[in-house]
Amino acid sequence: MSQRRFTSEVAEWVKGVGLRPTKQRVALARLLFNHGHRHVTAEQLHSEAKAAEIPVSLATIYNTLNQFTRAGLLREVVVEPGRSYFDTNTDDHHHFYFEDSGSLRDIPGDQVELGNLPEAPAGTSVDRVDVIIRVRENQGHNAGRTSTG
Amino acid sequence: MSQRRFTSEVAEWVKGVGLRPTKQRVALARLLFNHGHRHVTAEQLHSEAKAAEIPVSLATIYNTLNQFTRAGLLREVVVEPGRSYFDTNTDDHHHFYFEDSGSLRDIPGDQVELGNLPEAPAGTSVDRVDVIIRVRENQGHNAGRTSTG
DNA sequence: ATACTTGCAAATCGTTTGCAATACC
DNA sequence: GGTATTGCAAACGATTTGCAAGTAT
Repeated sequence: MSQRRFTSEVAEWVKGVGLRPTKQRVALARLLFNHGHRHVTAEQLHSEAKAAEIPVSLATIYNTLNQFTRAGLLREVVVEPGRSYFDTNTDDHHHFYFEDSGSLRDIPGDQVELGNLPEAPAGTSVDRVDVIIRVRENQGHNAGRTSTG
Repeated sequence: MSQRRFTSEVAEWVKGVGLRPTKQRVALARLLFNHGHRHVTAEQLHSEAKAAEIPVSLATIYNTLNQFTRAGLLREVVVEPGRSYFDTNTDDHHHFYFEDSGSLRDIPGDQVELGNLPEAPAGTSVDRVDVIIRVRENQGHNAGRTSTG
């Protein structure tokens, strides 16, 4: 997951997952993957693209994000009805969700011990395990609690 | 969380959380809470209500589900963009999510060991921790895997 | 040249809301 | 009677889709 600075490099990469390296796909890939790990919504990426003078429609943003997700380049994280993020980190990891701001923060996979998980129901296999720790700003005192109690 | 079979009992219960025990609220409460723990969508509940000859609009279903959730009678679980369930089990517990059928199954809280959780970021407190184990039917062989690997 | 992509606008889905009519206390 | 609630339909935000025009191989 090192950064791919050059357009040609990104183009190869996109091609590598079976997608035509079109102008918008390559441009979006650069926006997404050249700035470290990110959590973006479709709207956010659209704004960024506009700011970066990349002509791309919102529909194409959605299509591209979905294609990238199917290709394994992104992972979708749903936190609330009507709020879903695309995470450029596809490694095994989890999330803090800040209920006040609506933002996400990665938690490295090894920082959560998931011991003793129940077996997948008969006839099924585990696709992935999502852990979302929902936190909110404590207006009063009692800072730094760590467990749900 | 024992079952409340009688309308008057349910009415008291609804009143107890600060909501007027109207005909539709009480009827919906009975549908929701008299059949063991359930995971329902608004649409599902609406269909059930119609089937049960309970005249209630979809808008009221949504309002009621949200009020019940705020009152702590229900817990909302978002599994995919555009698919959220209301869970009548508000105890500390987790979920299997069947990606093929789109359905949920409870996992008792004590069946998941969440060891060593990272501290809540400074200035925040943990509201709750959601664990969703996403499983899918294995079309091939390799039945009964248990971990993501 | 041909198949894949894009962009637009319309369509769709799930959900919320304004407001007049109605039900509860 | 007065306030909370309902229902309808319209509004809404997020996402998808049909189709004509454009682009990559």
